[in-house]
Amino acid sequence: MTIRILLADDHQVVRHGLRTALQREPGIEVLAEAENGRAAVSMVRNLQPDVVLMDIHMPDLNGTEACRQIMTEHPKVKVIALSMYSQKRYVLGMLEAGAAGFLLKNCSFDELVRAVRAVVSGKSYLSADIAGTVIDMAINPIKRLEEKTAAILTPREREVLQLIAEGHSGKAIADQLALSGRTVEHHRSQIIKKLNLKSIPQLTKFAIIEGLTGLDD
Amino acid sequence: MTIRILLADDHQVVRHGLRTALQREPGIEVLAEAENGRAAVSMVRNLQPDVVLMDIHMPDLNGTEACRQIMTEHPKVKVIALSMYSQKRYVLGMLEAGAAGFLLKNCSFDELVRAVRAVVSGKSYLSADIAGTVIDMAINPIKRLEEKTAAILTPREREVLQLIAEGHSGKAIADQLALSGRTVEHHRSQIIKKLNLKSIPQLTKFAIIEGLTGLDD
DNA sequence: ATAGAAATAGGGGATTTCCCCAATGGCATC
DNA sequence: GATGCCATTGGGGAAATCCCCTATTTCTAT
Repeated sequence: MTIRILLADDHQVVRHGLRTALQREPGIEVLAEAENGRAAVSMVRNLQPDVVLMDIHMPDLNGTEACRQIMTEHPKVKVIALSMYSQKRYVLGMLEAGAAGFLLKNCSFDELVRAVRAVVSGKSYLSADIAGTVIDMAINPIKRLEEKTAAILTPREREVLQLIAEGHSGKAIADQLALSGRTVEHHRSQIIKKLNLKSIPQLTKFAIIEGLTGLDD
Repeated sequence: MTIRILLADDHQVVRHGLRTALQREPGIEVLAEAENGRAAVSMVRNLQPDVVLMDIHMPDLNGTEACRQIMTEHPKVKVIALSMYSQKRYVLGMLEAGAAGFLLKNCSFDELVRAVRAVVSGKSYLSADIAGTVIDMAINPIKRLEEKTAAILTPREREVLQLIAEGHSGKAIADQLALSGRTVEHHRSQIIKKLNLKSIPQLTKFAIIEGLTGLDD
């Protein structure tokens, strides 16, 4: 039975390379590629892959939020996070969002394949470097709580927060999410109220700290 | 005559993917992979590749420095920068270091191959997105120098920029600097125009990169 | 079953920001 | 010393955002 994979990464050459390499593996098929989280969510709906290889840093809708949405709609789909960083908040966010695996991008290709086969057979898979972080968090649940203090926002709010911090206007966000401008405004003010912020620059910094957006345009 | 390539990128899966994909191209051979700039420099010495595909962000010795050293020792080797970011300072740094090409990681694989063949035949190759930046710098050689230190802004503008990025409203800035609100607004729009930004979040990120403000409030 | 939270959307009015244009004063080059 | 560049200071009007409300639906938890 072939394992059907969806690739989600914002870098075309990375996707192409992964696809080429994965397709040489027996029993693995790459169904499609998504260049952001939103595309990934809708592709999962249409294609019903077995596994999603999900980069965390993506424009529009990041990997964590995308994972959360996918797991809500399709609990059987296995998401493997593929990140450059092993920071606690990324790992924690992804695992809470329901990811079955977490790999660093500097893992070997063999390890990636192992991870894919592991999650398909119902197991979880963590990069060795990640395992330590996870154990650490399991041992110190106090830190875990603190980590979450920053996560009082609802999924929708975080989604809007990311778009704001990426520089999109209220109108553009409304169009993209198919909402009325009013709703977007409401989310914006909720975010600012909840986080006790006073300006868009502060909101932007928060989003950067939370890894919802980067310093690059 | 086969084109002999060295891959330099700190992410193993990315290297593996690129290698697999490139090796399917006729006339292209991947000699080796380097996981940081220092390894790349020594591998160039030993293997004498025709082309180095060089990521900019690498531990130990970054792509720009590695490129500089390679060009000093082996002027005939062609280096193609492969970066996630199109920020002016990266582009400028790489081109000054002697890179023959600059690609963004979200370029297509076809474009990557085109770039490889172009530099081998003595031409330069720039991603479309990069070309604009380079032309811009070529046209304004005055700005070019200042761009490196990011000092195209007047002192007053930098002052205002910092205050904006710290989250102060136009009115608050006007009060603090004893100006009319209009003047502050004008400075803001000048800043945004000069830096070719499109939003306050982007302006905030620029200020952070420039060290004008921190991520902590 | 009911209470609460999340997501959706709107009204109205104050405030802020955006974009084109104008006046002053300094400082250099010619 | 005239010319011109440009930093700094402003204005007016259009657009967007912010802030005070209310309201419906859905989902979850008690």
